[in-house]
Amino acid sequence: MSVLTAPLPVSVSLPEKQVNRVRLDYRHDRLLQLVDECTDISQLKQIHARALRTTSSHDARGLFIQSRILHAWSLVDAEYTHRLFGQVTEPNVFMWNTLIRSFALSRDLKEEAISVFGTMLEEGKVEPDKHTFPFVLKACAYLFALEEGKQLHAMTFKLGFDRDIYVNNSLIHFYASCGLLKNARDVFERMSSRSVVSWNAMIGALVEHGEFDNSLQLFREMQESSKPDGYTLQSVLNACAGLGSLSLGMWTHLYILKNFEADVNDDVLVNSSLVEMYCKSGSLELAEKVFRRMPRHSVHSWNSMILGFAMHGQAEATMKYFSDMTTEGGLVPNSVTFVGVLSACNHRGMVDEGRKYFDMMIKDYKIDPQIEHYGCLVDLLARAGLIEEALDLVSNMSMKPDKIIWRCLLDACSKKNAGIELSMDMAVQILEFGGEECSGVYVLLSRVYASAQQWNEVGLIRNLMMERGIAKEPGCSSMEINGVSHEFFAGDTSHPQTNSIYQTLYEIDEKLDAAGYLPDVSQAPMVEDEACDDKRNTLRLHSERLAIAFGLLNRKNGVPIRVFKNLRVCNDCHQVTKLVSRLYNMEIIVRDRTRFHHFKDGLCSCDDYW
DNA sequence: TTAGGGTTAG
Repeated sequence: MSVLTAPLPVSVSLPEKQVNRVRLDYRHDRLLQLVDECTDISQLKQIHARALRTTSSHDARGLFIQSRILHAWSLVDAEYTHRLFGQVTEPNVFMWNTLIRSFALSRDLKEEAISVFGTMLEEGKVEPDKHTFPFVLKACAYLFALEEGKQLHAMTFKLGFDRDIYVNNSLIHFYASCGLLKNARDVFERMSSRSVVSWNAMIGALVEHGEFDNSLQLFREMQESSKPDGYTLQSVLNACAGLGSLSLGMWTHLYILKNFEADVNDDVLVNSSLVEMYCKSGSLELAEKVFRRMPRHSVHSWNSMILGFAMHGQAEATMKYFSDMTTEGGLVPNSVTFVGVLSACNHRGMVDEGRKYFDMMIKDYKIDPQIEHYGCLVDLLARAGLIEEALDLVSNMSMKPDKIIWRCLLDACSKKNAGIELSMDMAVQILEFGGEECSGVYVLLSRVYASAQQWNEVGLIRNLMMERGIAKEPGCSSMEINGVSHEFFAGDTSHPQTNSIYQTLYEIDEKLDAAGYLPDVSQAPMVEDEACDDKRNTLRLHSERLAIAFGLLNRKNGVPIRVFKNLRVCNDCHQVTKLVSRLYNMEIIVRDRTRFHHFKDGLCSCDDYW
């Protein structure tokens, strides 16, 4: 039945005057009910038309109904909401808030949310209320509009909303999104009462900024006052994944199983986080177990498996999951799926497959490649020595290359001896971006010169770095033994077992020498003018090697050595780790920021990546 | 009388 033909019953027992009033009220209530129940735009249009005929914005009740209709439109179309708003002579605060929210939630009109708020203040007819702030702050968080957000914060004090829990939660999110973790924490600490969302916003912010230990500490504190929910668990699992700590991750899994009902235990996002945590902590078996036990799968959960296997260089399994997702799962892959598949190809140097999936994504699935997809393919081609083809691809991209892409190219140039001129071009492109990557660029450039035996230039770059105060990022590796994390920096002597570690390092070297190992001194170019043995010493003291020596000291039969390395794996370390896996008959698993490298019997699962 | 806060993976 059409909403316009719904019967309106009439009371016959009341006097004429009263009947009219009752009928009018009834129409209002009926309209409100219809707005609530409205499920599509054509219904909304009919209700709107009826409201225009039967209500007036000059009386409070009419304005109320129009507010609700404006609100209904605000969920559909921000620009149309703006037009409707323009026709209201005296919009109330609810209507202003509705318009601001509509812009804040829109795809690309978020700036309008802030500007409408400005107009609201300028006109001065209506004062913002406690609902206004979360909407504007959301837009500020998205746009990184730091100054505007800070002004809003000041205004909350002036208007007395500084104790409102919603406003404060929005402020935490806003500050964290702008990178001001300290301000976010200040807001959080000053809150007199907190909801589960407050805790989640703060824990999530810490995880987002890589402060995994602190986020877990806050999670512990949270349990004294609030019951965690699915959002909390996702953040906590992300923190475990970030730390790469399998024992902590397993503890969290057990905690979830023991403390939550099916609504959380069967939640597809919580389970996807579990899958990701297990993949990132090195246990693909447990990840698969969780995945198989999930009551239902989404594109997200399939992607977690695809990305997880890709991360481990298990390209065949990645592709099997890709194919099962479409057949068994009946789902359509999205752009993230293809990041997974392409990065598996990249990890294993599968050039033809990489090209095939890239084309499939565009032609069969009509997905426009994003910078990440180009990044995978460019890296794959460049590492395979197809630098011309990689450059062609870059020049045909619909967007400007980012510094990650230039960095991949420079990396490949430095390994494939692609020529000093070309490498310099790349370096200039990266340095134009500025930021933290600079030290890496200088190091790569010095490697280019080192492999060309141009030691003078290597020295010049080193001096340039010193003049410009650019410090080489220190390498750092960590390793977990019996649930305790041990951290090593390059040349570190602070570990309590340092003596034994160094003794083991020299034992390893003896074995390496006997096996004919030749150190790749171009990987230690910053000591180019010192004796060759010092270069070798620099290589020997790389954090990955310290961690592996420590792992060998504490090894257990049948248990692989697991190293978590923060920086890119150095090529010399890669060769050494391979040899150590053969000489000591040990399986070694090294995780860097984005990938796992499995070493066994002198081979690495992703040798083609190098 | 209306409504508001925290996430989507790479």
